[in-house]
Amino acid sequence: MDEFTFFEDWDLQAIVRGSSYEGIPAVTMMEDIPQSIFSQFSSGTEQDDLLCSFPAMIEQTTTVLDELEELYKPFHPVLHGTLSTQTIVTSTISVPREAQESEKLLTFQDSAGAKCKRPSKKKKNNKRIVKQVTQNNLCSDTWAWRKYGQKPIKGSPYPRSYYRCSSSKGCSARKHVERSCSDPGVFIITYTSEHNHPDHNPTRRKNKLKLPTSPKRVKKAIENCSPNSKVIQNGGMKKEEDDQQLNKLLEDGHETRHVMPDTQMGLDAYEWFPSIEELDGLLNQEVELASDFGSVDQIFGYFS
DNA sequence: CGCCTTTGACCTGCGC
DNA sequence: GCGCAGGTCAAAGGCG
Repeated sequence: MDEFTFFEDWDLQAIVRGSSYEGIPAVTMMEDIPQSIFSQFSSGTEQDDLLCSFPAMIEQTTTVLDELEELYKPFHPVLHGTLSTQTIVTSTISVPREAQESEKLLTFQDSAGAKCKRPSKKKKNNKRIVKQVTQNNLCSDTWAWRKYGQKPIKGSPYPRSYYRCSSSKGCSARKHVERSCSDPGVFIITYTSEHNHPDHNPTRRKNKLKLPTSPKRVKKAIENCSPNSKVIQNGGMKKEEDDQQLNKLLEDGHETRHVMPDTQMGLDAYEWFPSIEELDGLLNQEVELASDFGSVDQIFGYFS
């Protein structure tokens, strides 16, 4: 099981306990992780080491799913009643603010495989949501983002790109995107701050329909996320692999322009996931859905 | 023309 | 206090 699948499974926790975050739903707090799950991986070391061992949990996700099943049960009626479908599907992990501000809790394995021992550059109101997506879903959120910076990250062959929300002036929402060091096909998106405006703003472009904006821009973006970029030159993916990924992204970009008629989405979304197995299955099928309709996020955009 | 990306410079917080 | 690294700014140029 790869890292992405692990996080997808981990998201079941987020789904079950998900809370709204102004368009970025399904927030999971680290302290919500049941001690019984931690205990499977902990050998009595400090919490630092425990969080660092997340990647090691990947191999044991099957047993974790049993735990998640238990967690899911009490919320089953909720899923059938009140939670939004977007909350159900969105792949999201968050790091609690308390954890960010506490050096002990923030230590975890970052995408570069390096230990991040120091707390983030915190500003107040510094919620962070970490989301791992494949290239298929790279453009799947519904906000318009404007790139304002790019930096090489120590220990990673890939640079990190910084975006701020351009859907509304004065919106403080930000995100940064970087390639996973272990799996270049996976992009790690970290959202910080919150949107101060509703999702739908007709005066601004929306990524869900407009991205990739053009093949040239997509090509540049891919190039800048590769070790071949001007920023980072040391090692990494071969050029032909970049080309393959570019071609794939271009295909996906074409797909995202497909419009799903409202009438086709008129089913009761709450009947989609009657059990944890189906929910898990659906998460694993997200890529397939994305190729058909653009992305799951995009699909649920039609509900809102 | 408006919005976007690029990119070097600058700012800020942390560890030593 | 200094150096490092992450994060942000802003000017310049490109794209649609």
